[in-house]
Amino acid sequence: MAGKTKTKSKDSTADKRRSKAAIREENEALILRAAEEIFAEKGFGGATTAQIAEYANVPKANLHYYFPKKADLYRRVIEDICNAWLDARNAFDIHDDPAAAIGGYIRVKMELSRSRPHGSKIWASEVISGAGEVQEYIQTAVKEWLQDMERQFKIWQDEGRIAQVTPRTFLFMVWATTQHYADFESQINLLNGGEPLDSEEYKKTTEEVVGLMLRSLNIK
Amino acid sequence: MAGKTKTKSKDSTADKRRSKAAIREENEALILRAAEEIFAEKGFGGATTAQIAEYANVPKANLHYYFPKKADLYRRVIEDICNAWLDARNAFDIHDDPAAAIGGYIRVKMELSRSRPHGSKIWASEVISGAGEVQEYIQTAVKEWLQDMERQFKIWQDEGRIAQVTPRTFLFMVWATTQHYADFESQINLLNGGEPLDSEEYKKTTEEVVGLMLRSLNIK
DNA sequence: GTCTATATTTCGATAGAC
DNA sequence: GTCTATCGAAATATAGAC
Repeated sequence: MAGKTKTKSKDSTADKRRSKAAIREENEALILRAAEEIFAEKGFGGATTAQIAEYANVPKANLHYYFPKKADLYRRVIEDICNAWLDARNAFDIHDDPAAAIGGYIRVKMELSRSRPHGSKIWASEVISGAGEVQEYIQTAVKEWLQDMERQFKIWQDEGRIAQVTPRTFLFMVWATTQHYADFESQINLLNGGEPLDSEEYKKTTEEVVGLMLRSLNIK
Repeated sequence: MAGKTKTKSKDSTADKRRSKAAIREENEALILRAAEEIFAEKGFGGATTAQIAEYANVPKANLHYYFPKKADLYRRVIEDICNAWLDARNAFDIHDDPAAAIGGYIRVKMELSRSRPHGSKIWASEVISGAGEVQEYIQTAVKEWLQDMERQFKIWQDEGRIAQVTPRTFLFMVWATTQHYADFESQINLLNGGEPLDSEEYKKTTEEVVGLMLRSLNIK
């Protein structure tokens, strides 16, 4: 817990005393994790630094010591999310077979919605609010990835392996559907009698989504 | 513009002087329209009454005269949105043919995303934030509609007219995809070179979405 | 680095003249 | 019903002792 360690500088036992850099890294991580959750739930405007500090078990003043401005903290959270998403991208390039490539990508996206729902929610909030902070990322990384995908789809279409649809329309459907399981979590739970899907149900749902998507492209 | 009309009570020309009730209705509508847009962009916490008042061309004090609490205003906006969504529901019950029924519903949802994107965005923000204000609506109206749909899907499935998939998984896909075109408008525009889809492109996209969805159920 | 106390700003809400 | 001026609460941010 940040602020509880009173390590005097005289205590020179090397492995007991953490360097300032290590302390900083540790506390920043603590705050970032809390911030991701609070920002996801309340949005940038709705979240307060006091809430985030409390959730992270850090005095409010310390939060401002590490992240002077609330907006700084928010940007760092966004940055981390973008980095996590860059990984999911790569789940595509491995296979030449459309069923394996597309199915694999959908499974990765579904897994990401399960493991990092907060990231997806913050992304959605950002885009709903006009995409101010993620604009550049969309115009570069996302756009390039989309164009790569469109080229690959064109090849598959020319080979007659998938249906003739605007790739973008299909990919938007994939994004929308997979992220729905993160962003609309609370709605899904309410419709499921208040209970979240257990991992068995989620796995089954994932395979159904894959099945629907592949069939929509006439694969198999 | 509210507040600019200085109609003296002496001016008794009946058709020139609007009744207080009419004035109220008019100004409430003005404020509600502005509120829907600002809340959609900023969320409840991020929006300020000052912004809404300015956007509605109404002094801030007047906004609080019509809607004493910010939360009152928000609830009224949510209420209006729910009412609009209740209409879309009914686009299903008309046809016995699954292609016509489902296709028609998707077209209505896509049209709603086009005509009332703010409503969809506010709904999404609410659900992302834990669905506090829409919880009851989800548990009653939405749930009942979903269950009706599941019964209808079961019939079609028993008749062998659509694929054997959990109807809920399919319907979530429909919601996610159609609402994506409202909620992720700014992302879609950025990926489209900064330009929104024109009505021709949107119409084409709608038909592609319908095609993908129906094919995913093995219809046609 | 930590943390109490406080400064500063912003925002929701109201008083009171017209 | 309208609107200027303002209050009071809440939130961001900092000062300064430890």
